[in-house]
Amino acid sequence: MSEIPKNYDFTNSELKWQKFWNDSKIYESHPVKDKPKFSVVIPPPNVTGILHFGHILNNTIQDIYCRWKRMRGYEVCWVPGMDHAGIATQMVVENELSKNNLTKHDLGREKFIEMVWEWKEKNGGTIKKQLIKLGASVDWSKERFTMDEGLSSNVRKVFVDLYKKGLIYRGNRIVNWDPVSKTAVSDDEIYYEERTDKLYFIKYKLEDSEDVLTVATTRPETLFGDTAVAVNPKDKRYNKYKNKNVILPFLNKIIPIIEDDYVEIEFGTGVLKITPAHDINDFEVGQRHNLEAVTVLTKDSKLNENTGEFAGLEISEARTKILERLKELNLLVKVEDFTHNIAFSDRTKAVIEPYLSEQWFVNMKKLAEPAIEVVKNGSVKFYPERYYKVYFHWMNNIRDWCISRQLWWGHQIPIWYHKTTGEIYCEVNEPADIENWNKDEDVLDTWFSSWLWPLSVFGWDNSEKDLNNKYLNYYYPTDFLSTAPEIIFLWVARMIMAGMEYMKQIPFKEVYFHSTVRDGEGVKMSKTLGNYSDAIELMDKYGTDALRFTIVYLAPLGNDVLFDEDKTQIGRNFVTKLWNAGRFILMTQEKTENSHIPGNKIYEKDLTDKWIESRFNSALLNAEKYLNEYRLNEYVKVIYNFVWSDFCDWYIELMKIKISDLNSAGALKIIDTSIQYYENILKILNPVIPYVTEELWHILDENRDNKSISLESIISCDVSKINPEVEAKFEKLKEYVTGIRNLKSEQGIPSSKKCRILSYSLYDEEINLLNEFEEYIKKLCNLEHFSAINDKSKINTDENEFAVKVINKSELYLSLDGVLDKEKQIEKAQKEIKNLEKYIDSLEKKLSNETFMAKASPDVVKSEKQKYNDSKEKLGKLLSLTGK
RNA sequence: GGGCAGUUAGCUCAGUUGGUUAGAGCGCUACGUUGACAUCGUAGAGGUCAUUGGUUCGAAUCCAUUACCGCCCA
Repeated sequence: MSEIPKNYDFTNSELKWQKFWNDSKIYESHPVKDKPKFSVVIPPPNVTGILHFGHILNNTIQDIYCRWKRMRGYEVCWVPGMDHAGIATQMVVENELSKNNLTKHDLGREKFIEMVWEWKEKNGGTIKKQLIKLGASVDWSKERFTMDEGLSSNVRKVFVDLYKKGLIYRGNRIVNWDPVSKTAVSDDEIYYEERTDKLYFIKYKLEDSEDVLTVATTRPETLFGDTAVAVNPKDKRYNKYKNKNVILPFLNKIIPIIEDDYVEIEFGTGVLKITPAHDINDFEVGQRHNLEAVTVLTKDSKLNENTGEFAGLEISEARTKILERLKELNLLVKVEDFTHNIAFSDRTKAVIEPYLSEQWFVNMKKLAEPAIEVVKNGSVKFYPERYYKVYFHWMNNIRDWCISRQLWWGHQIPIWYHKTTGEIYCEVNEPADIENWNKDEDVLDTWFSSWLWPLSVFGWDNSEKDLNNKYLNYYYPTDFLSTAPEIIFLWVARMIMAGMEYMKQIPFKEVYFHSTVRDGEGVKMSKTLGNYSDAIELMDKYGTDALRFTIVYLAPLGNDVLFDEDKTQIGRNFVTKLWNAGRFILMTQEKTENSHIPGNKIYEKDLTDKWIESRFNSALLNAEKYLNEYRLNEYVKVIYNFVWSDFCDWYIELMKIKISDLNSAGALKIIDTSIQYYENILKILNPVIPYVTEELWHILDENRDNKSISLESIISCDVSKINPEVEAKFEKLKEYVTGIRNLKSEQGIPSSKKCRILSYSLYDEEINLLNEFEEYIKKLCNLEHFSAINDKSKINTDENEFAVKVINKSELYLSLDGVLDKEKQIEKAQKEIKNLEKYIDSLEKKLSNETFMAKASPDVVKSEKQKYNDSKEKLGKLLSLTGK
């Protein structure tokens, strides 16, 4: 065997195993009769996207479950793919065009779309390579793109179907207009930020008197679209104006004064201008009062022909001019600072204009009903549970879904308008006499294809073919979905609706909403904020396994992850520890190959063997339990602690002592056992850190070419091996060892100095234990002599100097040759006595409390009494040792 | 404004049906390079469990209140 280096070379290892996993296609899945399956669809990342921490977390989580289930004997199918991301992708290409001073209109629709496809083929899907780097065990043969032919025809089919069912309609609505990308965006694609603006107070004269009403508005430029002013019916100040009219400045148009509860009496002057075409609330007021909606802005946020002398101006310019003119007309009363929330477009960061336009909508009420039901009845489960509330709240107040987008890149709406009759034609394929029709220009919201994702990726066709689709029948519904909480409405809820509408079945059984990854200060990581570590850089610097491990270790269910680069050390250090434990075991094994070990003598398990067996099975039990509860960080911590604290710190250290003579009976057996444990550890860890475990598993046995640890099975937990008595006994051993080390350290004795210790106890049990482990204690504490006795007279405290400590039920005497630091020892002991007295005091109070004795359970009383007696005994010892 | 979470060591967090002298990792301090590992080992210091009140024999844990941070919706 060749020399194993001290550190794991992840760079070469990762390249090697990526190539092996993908070339050998070991993660391709096919339906296998009677074999349980585990299917997962990836939340398709944006084709323009690059891997960020959210992706790393999300995909590592999915990979953990896929790998674990695969090693538990399931036919695992994890389907990857990408999303065409309408606005984002179109913008990337438009930005490239603008470098040459071109717009998409210069190219025309067809040519432009061609260009987007070219871009997609050439530059899109960086993230795909990055998923490979992440080690995701996806089935690449099933990769899909939301604009693939099958997926696109599904989009058209569903549109036509819903249209014919009357669930899709066209209507005039206020939409969130993004004036930069010139499209409507959904409520979920905007964000709000607080801004300080001005509140302008403008006089509107009454039609038939000298009175004026003063309205307060942040948007004076929309006054041309006012079709009423409104007051609250409860507002006594304005009752007298009921049924009167005011005159709109500039246009001198007569508009009514209406009464509506919506108006806040306290806000501004209590008089509100109503502009139904440019404000969602005003639109609703307008509907209630049958007001006309007058548009005053163009699609690129300029004032339109309804604004008289101001037509053609940009909003800000127009506002300045309008205010000047109002001042001249003496209609501007005052201006105040005003802080409010303004909507911005996620994609373009432009200020969103509420805009009245003709759009396509899906009526959601009916689709929502079954989707509410399946979550209510537990068919679909959410983790963490609090998302149930979020889901139900949204679903019960669901609003219609605006699905049209004024973009070119995407699925064009399958609607044609007859050039002469205006008749509407809605079919999957174009009309035969296409020359007589105009196709609707708009495309569909990207989510209109993603909501079909779990159906489409398995070849769903919405036809009779589905009955014989073995993939759909085998893999649908999927078992697990892991996704970001912010798309619970955009995506998760809608997939449930689509699944129920088209398969009459849920799309997935369990949904895990993963943590949001934030920076060290708790701010959400984002490119625009610049608080963004490059994930790929970190993978190159620390290793992919280290990053995967760290991010899962830091991600508790339901909480955010506060991540910064330094923390990646947690994972890297763990990987190094694991590597070196293996290195030691293998180096030891190698030595035995050249030694003259007598035949396999029978080796009887001692306490350490039973202890590690117990610890291992308990770690396995808990790891699996936490996985089932979606407590990923706990799962990782259980293994981390087992490997580091139990296996490395104690088991291996004790093993070194046990096999210090390689020719001793059982040495071979002990080494062999340690290798078995180590191999099991590698398997349990493979789901989290696939690369290093694969590497080590191959180093462990050189005859594993063309095999992968990820296809091995994980050993099942043997609960009968979990033994609390054994663990308690071993804990005592640990207490003695750490106690003695502590005693040495307190006395300032370097651990390298060999010492002599006598232990005195009245209890045979303690003495036997200590004698049994004399060798271990001597080695672990670096003692030249250690013995446990029950005859105190043999300890000559008059002639010798000792440092003394009480551990468990023994008194330990450390021989010192005139270097005893008495002060320090007394100081220590007194501190201990003080704590103990306080403790005993509280126990005494408890035990003398009659109601406690009467009401507490007998078990509790018994254990409190035990604690009391033990503490009392220890206190006695401490006092007698320091009392002199 | 409505809803939902959270507040435990310097930092990040465990503490799941009420019974521990409240734990871990990182950081900090001291010592250490004995043939797995200094990306390490050994030991140590460090907490009125946000506030106030209540329920209980007993509260970090249950209830209520306040304060403060965060998220979602309008």
